[in-house]
Amino acid sequence: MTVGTIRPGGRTARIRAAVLRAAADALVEHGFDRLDLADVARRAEVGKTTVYRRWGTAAGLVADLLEDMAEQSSPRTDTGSLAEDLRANAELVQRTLTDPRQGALFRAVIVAATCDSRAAEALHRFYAVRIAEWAPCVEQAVQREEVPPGTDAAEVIRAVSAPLYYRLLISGDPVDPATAERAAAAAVAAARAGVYIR
Amino acid sequence: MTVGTIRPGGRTARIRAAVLRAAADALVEHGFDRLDLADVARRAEVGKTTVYRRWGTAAGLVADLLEDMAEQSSPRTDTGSLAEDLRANAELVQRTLTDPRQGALFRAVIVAATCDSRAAEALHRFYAVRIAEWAPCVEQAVQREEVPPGTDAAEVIRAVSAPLYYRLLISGDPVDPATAERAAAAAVAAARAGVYIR
DNA sequence: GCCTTAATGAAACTGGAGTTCCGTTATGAC
DNA sequence: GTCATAACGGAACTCCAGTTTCATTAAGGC
Repeated sequence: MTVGTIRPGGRTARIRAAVLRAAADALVEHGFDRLDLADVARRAEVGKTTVYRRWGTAAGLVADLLEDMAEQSSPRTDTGSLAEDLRANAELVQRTLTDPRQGALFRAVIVAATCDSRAAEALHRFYAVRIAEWAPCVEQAVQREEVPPGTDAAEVIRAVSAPLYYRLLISGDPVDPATAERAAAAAVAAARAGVYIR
Repeated sequence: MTVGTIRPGGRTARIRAAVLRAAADALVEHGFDRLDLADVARRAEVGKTTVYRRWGTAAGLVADLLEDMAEQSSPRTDTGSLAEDLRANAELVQRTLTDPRQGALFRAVIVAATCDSRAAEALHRFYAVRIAEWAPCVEQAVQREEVPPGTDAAEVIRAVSAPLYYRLLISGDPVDPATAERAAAAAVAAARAGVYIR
């Protein structure tokens, strides 16, 4: 139990990095439902016993991958205009979701999160970090009086992403740049109207 | 191949109904990733060979279940006010997603859709039907000049649901009535601002 | 009501995901 | 450098989801 915590040095860390990279590759190629831990072990050039012992299940492996992903932060923009900032955010999300590798990876981890509570918690932490990273855009817009005081910054950021994920996972409509632009514009319009006041 | 098309009468239809009901029950209890076709067969009091022969895989079974679900339509409201209609729609979706049975079922079929292309097509058809069912609310609002001419009705309906599904699947935040109300209000504000003009 | 055969179902079979066992490697405290 | 043991890895094993086989049931055309 809790393998890799007493001697986390050299080999253990190297194996974790190799396995997480291999897991991401496998998720991109086959998706979460066809994730084979023996295949991941082969790709990482590691014994499959090691993968089963340290991560237990496919969902456990994805949960760890998500914690690793949460640590790599991507910086937000700061254009001085809420509409421009949210548009940049929407375009970033749009490009991520339509990128062959990133898009497939995100779909896979979202599936994992709906199947396993630890993966779900890791996914929620991941998005909490991303949302918190972009929230200052809205807070600054409040101070510039672009949107009403008391506007829930996190809720505005969520509102930008929501239509893109809805198309990706639910309706199957294309996640194109026009959709991103509309999502950002809608969030700005609603925020200005005071919809997101706490 | 294509079993049940030459003699679709009595027994074949009865078995389909029993298996789909059993599949829904199993999906609610265990989720898509732990859906066992032998278990479904047992619940439906049907041979597991039959389930494997007619539906092949768990995803194929879900695809058929979704086609069955798409046929059962739920009527929209018509209050004479876009804000009220969209609010009713948001509350309907909110109640559906938080209902123990319906919520679990929807999560399961969404997962299935991200794992299998036939299930994905069935899910997209299902939502296309639901969205088309509610689009007249927006079209009538256009005629009442509540929102600008050329407003994309389907896109407004999608905008209402998107934040609810985003919370359910991505951020993990609660899908509560307040969120539903905000989602409807945001869609109205954005539509009035002309964001959804084609 | 009769007959052809579509469709079902019980039982035996198979393959591979996940586990167990135990010898080997290399971490990190001294 | 030395040593105790944390962590790894190959091989054999287990178990069950999914397949195959073939006898039984009943749909639907006449």
